[in-house]
Amino acid sequence: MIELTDASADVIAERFAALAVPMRLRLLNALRRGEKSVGDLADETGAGQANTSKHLQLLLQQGFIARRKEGTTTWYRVADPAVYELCSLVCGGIEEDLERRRKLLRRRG
Amino acid sequence: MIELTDASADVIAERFAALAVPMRLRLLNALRRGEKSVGDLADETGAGQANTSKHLQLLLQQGFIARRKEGTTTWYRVADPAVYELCSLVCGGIEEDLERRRKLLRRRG
DNA sequence: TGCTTATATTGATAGATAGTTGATTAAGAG
DNA sequence: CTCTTAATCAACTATCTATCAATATAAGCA
Repeated sequence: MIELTDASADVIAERFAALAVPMRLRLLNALRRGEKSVGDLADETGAGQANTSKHLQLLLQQGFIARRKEGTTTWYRVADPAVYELCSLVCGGIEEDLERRRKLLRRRG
Repeated sequence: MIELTDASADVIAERFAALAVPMRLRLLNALRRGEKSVGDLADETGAGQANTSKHLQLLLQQGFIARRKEGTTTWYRVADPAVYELCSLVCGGIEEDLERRRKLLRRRG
């Protein structure tokens, strides 16, 4: 972590916040294997179209994804592969967390 | 990112959410160089005591930090160094984001 | 027993935002 | 021009949570 001023804490927090919503993680997961349209993504995630569009724009604004317009459809794709590294790191933490909990259970049981 | 079920998206999102609050990032930053008490951390971050305690407990619950009680004071420390890697990755993204914006400005200007 | 200090907890409030609904823009097809 | 389809925008609601104030717990000391 870089030296943390109040301003940079805000920026970093905002970036984490973009990944702190299950729906947006599902969108990123759906984009793993290539470009998809808003409609595709709405179908795949089971979310409403307006909602899907809004989430995509937030991820776009944060630079995690990019888009390309073709006629009336908009194609979204992953722009920053680091997002998957982030998720892997977090998942590693979750593994450790589960392990800790298992140990606690064993100790108590 | 692991294969994403609805349940795991929730867990991962929750973990990101723990890092999505500026105050908690400041706490983690303050803990970079060793153990500190709740009071120390409240002073250093300028937050109220109750608020500080609550944030610390959330970070504790997520496994990012650990604690040790000594008399009436509680000493907190970082338990999962991955948190700093996460921040670095996110900061990298921020660098790219800034670069993108600079390019846009040049293109427009 | 009180008294003090350090944390934790509880209750209340204000602000943010995910999701829904309905309107609007925009691009083809007939 | 009209109809359809795709996406975005705007307004609203409901939920969540960061923060604060007040209280409670708990340890150490007089």
